Amino acid sequence: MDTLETRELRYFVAVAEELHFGRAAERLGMAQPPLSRAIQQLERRLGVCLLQRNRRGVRLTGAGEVLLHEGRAALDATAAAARRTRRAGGADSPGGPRGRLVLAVKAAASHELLRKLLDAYAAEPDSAEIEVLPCGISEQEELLRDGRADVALMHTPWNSLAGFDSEALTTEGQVAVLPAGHPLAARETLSLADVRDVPDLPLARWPTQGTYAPGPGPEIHNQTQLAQLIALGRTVAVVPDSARSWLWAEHTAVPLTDAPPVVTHIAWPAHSRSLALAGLIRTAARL
Amino acid sequence: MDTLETRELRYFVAVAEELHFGRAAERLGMAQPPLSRAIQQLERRLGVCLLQRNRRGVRLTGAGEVLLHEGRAALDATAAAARRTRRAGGADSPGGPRGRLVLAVKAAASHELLRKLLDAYAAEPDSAEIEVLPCGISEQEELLRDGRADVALMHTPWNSLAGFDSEALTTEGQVAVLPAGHPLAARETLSLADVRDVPDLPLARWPTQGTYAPGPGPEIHNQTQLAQLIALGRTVAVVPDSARSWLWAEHTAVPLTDAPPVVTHIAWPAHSRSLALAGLIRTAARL
DNA sequence: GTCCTGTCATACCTGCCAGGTATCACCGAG
DNA sequence: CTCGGTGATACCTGGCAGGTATGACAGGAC
Repeated sequence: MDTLETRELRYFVAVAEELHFGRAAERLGMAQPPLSRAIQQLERRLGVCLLQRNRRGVRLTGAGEVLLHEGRAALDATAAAARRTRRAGGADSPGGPRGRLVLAVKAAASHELLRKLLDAYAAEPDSAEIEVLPCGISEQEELLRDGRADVALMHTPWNSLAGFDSEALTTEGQVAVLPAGHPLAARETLSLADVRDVPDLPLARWPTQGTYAPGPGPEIHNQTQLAQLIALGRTVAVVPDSARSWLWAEHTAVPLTDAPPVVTHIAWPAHSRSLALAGLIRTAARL
Repeated sequence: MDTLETRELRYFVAVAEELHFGRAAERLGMAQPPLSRAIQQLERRLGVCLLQRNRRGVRLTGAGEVLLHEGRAALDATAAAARRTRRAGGADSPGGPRGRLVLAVKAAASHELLRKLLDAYAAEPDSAEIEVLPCGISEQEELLRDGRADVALMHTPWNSLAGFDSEALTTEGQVAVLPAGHPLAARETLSLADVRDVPDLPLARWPTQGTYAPGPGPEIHNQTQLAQLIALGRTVAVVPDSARSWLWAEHTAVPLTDAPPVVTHIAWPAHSRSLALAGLIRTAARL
């Protein structure tokens, strides 16, 4: 009947993630019995069975899956409220810091665009201070959701824009990056099929949502590593056009005819109302 | 440092909405002093001044505005978690009710489409039960956010799809609905300028977000009322093509050449993961 | 079968804090 | 000046969150 408390959600999410009361309690910094009791109370209040306590471990019920998902979203929203409020604090003092904005960008992506955006925005009449927060591409959405960032430069098709407002800024093609001496490097253009089926050059794999797709290619952790592996003739990678800026002399980029185009968007939490953010978006749209 | 509690958010939102501790306390069913103290604690914990207590009333600071906005979103997300979990409860019992879905539709909009959608979905192999929740167009987004609904049929440009996933279903033009005898009713087509400037027929006004735009036309509360006023020759309205289904004999619909097209979307909370919902969306996309 | 181990639930206690009542301090209107 | 209306303070109390100790129960090893 009454509303869920943040504490209850935190407890349930911990248990649902660990699937183990003892470990969850440890993670929460508390003893196991009160945690068990809190979850029981939660189930009673919701009138729903959340966990299947088998003799030997715990499993989520359907309702539990729902609460895990929705509860995470609610906790994110709550954390975002706290963080954004703190960040806005003190913005009243006349002459004080105008609300700072945190911009999440995938490290080293959209170099040029980012530089132009920051310069253009700084030149605006009353621009806020922008803090650039470099992060992995899969973190951006989380940062925006839980309030650690206010706005992000995202790249479809890798990022999902679901749940955010966004505006498309630029579109670019993709290129295959090959070792300079490789036979394919002499071609004018390539197709995805061409680079997927090179026996001596397995396609590099990078993590999506923290896990690597199966495949023969090496697992890539960062750009420098990728650059080196390509230069050594051990792999080939498909990257957006703008990545040419960080290529080495031993690399050759060949345009791909059938790779999906990469669109850079500026994205922000839906219904964000902030003058500073609106100004940044306006500036970006004019680039 | 630590996380905001739902209770604190509820208290703050009440005070921020009422701008009056006494009334807020009454609304919350509690006494005023503990409420004052709770807000003070909240400010201390966040390290931020949220309210400007003038002698004689209360005003929001910038940080307070942020917390009001973000706090409402967090409370909505929390309420949604509770509601959707309750709704999913019992879905485990084999043969029990497969997760019910609540579909929010503007009353009387998209008749035909809705009927086709419900029929087609019911014919699917393992379809869930769909509860149709008729509501005003401005309520739909709120219902989706706070979990009272799982999916909605929305109409741009009236609804905002920001924050939701969505898929476009149909596009239609708009028509002007005039009293049958009116001179303009004889025309083949009209432009928006034509209907806006008819001296004897001021354009009907309906509420957007609960308030009426200023203007000479009558304020409309429901469709029947609108139909009657048009039939009486007192007003003219611009409505989507599909609204022809509820017109009277005394009405004439004339296509508008320059009205923005109305797109019907099926929309749902971003990142919703539910088999029943996925099935409904798939069915809708095939129509 | 009999341990032992790992798990979650129960019983019971305690200290903190949310919330209540009574009252104060302050200011503007008359 | 007094009065009404506001939010803040002082102080008390009951409920509940959380801790400790222990139980119930199921597997696995043998």
